[in-house]
Amino acid sequence: MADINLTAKLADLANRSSASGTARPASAPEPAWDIIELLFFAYRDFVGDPDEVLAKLGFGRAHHRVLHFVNRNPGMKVADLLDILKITKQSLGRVLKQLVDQNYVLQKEGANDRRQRLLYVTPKGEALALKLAGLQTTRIARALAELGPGTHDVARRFLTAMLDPAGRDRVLRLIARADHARRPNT
Amino acid sequence: MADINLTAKLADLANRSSASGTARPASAPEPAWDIIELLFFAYRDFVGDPDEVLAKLGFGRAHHRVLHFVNRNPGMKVADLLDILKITKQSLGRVLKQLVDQNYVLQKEGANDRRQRLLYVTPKGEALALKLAGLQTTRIARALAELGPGTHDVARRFLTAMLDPAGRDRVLRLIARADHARRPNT
DNA sequence: GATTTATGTCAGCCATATTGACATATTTCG
DNA sequence: CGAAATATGTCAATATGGCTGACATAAATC
Repeated sequence: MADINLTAKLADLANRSSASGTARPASAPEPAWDIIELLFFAYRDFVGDPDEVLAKLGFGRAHHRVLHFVNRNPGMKVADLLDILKITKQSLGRVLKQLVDQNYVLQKEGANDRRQRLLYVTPKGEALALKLAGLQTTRIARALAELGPGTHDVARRFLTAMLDPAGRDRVLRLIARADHARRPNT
Repeated sequence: MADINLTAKLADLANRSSASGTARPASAPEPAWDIIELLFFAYRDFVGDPDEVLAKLGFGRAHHRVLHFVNRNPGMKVADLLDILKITKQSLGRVLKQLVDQNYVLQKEGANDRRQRLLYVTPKGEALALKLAGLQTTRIARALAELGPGTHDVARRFLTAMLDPAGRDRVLRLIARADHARRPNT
């Protein structure tokens, strides 16, 4: 009940138009303070669960990101990973080396192109990736269960709409392709 | 059209149960890959807009967070800010000092308790805070406009539900109080 | 007057990111 | 074939933004 009241109150506050005399130019719309701050806190909590597990292993978020995308896209090239993460190969280098050295990720020479080092998770790596994804899924499932059925779809469409329109299709294709790729046993 | 098709395809993929033979234990639910990855990319884009502006000023995300919360909660104590950001005072110190030195934030001695250094944005600071919030609001408004009316409320409830239940009321109170605090002219 | 509180600061460490330059192996193209 | 482009890795230096621990100061509180 407390939640519901607070949420309603918040909605009320955010929807009413400003009557103040702040310096905000009349041309600009009222900032969406509620969504801005909720996104900040929600994202922090969202990555907080994995962070705890990772910290015990001596890993950080960088390791999580690498492990996540390699698990989701087995056989991906190093260049693909750099492109997704939008970091430099020097930054990736250290993190990837640790994951390889500790047997979470392995690199195979490309069959066609032997310059490539295709990336795969080991069983150990998959287990960790699934553990971390499980934590986040638990949070998501709880959230979606709190709201009505059909919320999964709305949430997905909201988050999709928040993406840069320019890169949107690329992201959606990445997600869809990863869903495909992992269906057959490798 | 491309978007809609891809979104529908994505929904289809995510909702169908796994038929693969991966190492995921039967007890665990299927990871919500779509929400996990969309949240990652959406959040990145969301903070990407401010990042560009900040970079030109020689600031980073840390400065943004400080400026944002001081703007939203004028007169807040340093201790309050530390508590919201969940960082140490040493980390805050550097960033805050730069904002104060460059006249984005000012500190006033507390009227009751003269040990306190209450934090306020200057007009310059408010202008920047509003500029950054404006960029994010534009993205949010675009997203909400793409989806139907009433989506603002669903998005807010979804993000609220994603918060740690333990700290949820605290976050909602913070947001609601900030909305109040800035109504009257200071 | 002693203790606690609010804040600031010094010193050093760590993780993760950056740029630029260069090395190696391999593929591709003229 | 040989040159150029590509995929990857690595060395060195630098920046940001976190962290811990120790200590200092001023003011409030007991």
